[in-house]
Amino acid sequence: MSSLANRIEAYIKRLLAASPNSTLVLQRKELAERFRCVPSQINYVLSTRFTTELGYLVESRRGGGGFIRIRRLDLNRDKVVQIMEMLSELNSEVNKDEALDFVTRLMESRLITRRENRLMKAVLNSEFFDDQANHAEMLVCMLKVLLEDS
Amino acid sequence: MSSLANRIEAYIKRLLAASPNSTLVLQRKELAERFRCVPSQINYVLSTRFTTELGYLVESRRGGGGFIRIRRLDLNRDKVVQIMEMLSELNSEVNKDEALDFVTRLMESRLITRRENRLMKAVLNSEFFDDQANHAEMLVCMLKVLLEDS
DNA sequence: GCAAATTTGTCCTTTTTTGACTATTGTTAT
DNA sequence: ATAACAATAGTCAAAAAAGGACAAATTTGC
Repeated sequence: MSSLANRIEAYIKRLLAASPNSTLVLQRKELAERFRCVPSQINYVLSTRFTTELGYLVESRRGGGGFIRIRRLDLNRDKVVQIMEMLSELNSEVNKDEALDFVTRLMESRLITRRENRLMKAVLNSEFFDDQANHAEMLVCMLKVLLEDS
Repeated sequence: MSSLANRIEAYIKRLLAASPNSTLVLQRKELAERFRCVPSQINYVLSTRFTTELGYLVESRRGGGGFIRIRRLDLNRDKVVQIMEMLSELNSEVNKDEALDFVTRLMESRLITRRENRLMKAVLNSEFFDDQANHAEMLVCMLKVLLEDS
């Protein structure tokens, strides 16, 4: 028995597929009314089926005229594969030097520009990260942006 | 969807883009009539979307023949250098929102790309800076990299 | 039967819209 | 010149219109 969440998921995917630019803008309230459910059900569906990991980008805005924008990231397959492979290599503990080397490799693979390379390194080198040593997290944060690029 | 405020914003930006000197003079009442809204809605749009932080200058005059003049101030490299110098001096005076607005300006003035814009915002938005709150320093750090480039 | 997934409800935050009241400037009649 | 009046724009706060977070309740799949 197809659950409500499944049906909402299917509905959104159908609309996305029909959208020329893989982007969909809708209203939570409206969608909830269509499926006769509470609005927070929509959040549940979005947070379980339209995550970044699954290749979706969800943005929203509150207030009058508020909306939810869902984008399917039609990524250049090769790029995704490359970055994923590179990522999975160093997903555990990454220190600063490894993070910097990784950025260099991204540039050498032409996945980022020279400017982006320098920008990322400047961030990683900044004093903020010297003690905290959360270079890996910052790196992933920046990589997500690159993955979002259609 | 697109709220009234968004539509008014878009309308003004369209007129601004079409204006040779990036300046626009209009009347609040007239604009309100065009969009069939209360005049103060115009003030709302101006104060949320055409702020100094976002690079706009708004002047006005009341009374008969009153008007509102909106000017877009484009950034160039020299100005950014100046701003950076100011920034690095008055470090703690810049909060996150101001930093984000500035990045938006950089992009609209074509000094950085869309990707760089997103990258920088991701960094500024990252949880690392939430408590430390030295957004200005990070911003300057990133700007230096971008400006030393040709 | 239990754990995971789903569904619902409640309270909260953000953004927009509206309206009443105020302030300023230009125009006109005296 | 001045007083009234008309024509603008500004301020501010309340109400309305979204969406978010999170946890309790319920259902489903092993």
